[in-house]
Amino acid sequence: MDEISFTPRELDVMSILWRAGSGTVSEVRDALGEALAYTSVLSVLQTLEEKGHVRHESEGRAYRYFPTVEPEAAGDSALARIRDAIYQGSAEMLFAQLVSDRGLGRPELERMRRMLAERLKEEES
Amino acid sequence: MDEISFTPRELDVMSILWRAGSGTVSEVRDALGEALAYTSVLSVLQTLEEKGHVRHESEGRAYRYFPTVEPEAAGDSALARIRDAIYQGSAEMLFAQLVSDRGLGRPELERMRRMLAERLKEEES
DNA sequence: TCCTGTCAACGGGTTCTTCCGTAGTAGGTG
DNA sequence: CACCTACTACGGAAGAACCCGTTGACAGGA
Repeated sequence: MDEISFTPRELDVMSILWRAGSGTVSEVRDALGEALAYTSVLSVLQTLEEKGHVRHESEGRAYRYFPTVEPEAAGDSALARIRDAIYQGSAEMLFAQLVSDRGLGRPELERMRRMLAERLKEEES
Repeated sequence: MDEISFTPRELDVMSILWRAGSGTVSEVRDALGEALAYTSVLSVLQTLEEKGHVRHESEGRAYRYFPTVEPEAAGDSALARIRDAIYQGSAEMLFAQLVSDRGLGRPELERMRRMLAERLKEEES
């Protein structure tokens, strides 16, 4: 249990790195919704590196940053926190909320059903 | 879209209020895992009240605090943030992660399947 | 009456977060 | 060389979050 957590701004940046695989300061800055100063983005990246969530390599004169944390690990931590704090520890209740989303269409729901079936079959062992 | 969000400590406190329905400062303090000073807990509650997430009524000499936000609403906001930032907007990927949890037993998984089936039937309309 | 215990209000210290300006470095160009 | 540009390092301001001590109000008991 590594207790992964990010501040809102850090999450914005990590999200971009996960999506793209890596990024220079400028790339992250461009991908960011809000217009931040170059040095602001750099600061966030440096903080993330200090905390061990990203690393960098030199690329020409610039640094290229890579996430060192898998999104799945971050997701696990985040979901566990939500499950415990908001759904009183019940994955089922969280699940119910997820499934009740009106925005979900039939195809997604079908695929979810398939995943669940796979998982249940696997449970046999 | 009300953009509900809590700091970690605020979430601890809200969690207790949701669980119990309401609470005085002392009750929340006792229910809290960590040992905080009375006034620390009071501060959190006052901040939450300022932000409109709880309200209070007098009970004897003390205040009793009630959540004014439903956990479902907070859950929606939190799940949407995770979905967008960590799972690139895909509810399915989030779902896959949820289902892959080794801690889930057959009974939970069965109930999830039932919920999903209900939801799918409902989708017919 | 006086003391003790419980309570909310207030203020303040410390750290974290967010954002950016400035300074310094190094490469390329005229 | 002088100059411009793209980059990182550093420091710091402003505000949020976190935690608590002190104060004053009030009730109940000795």
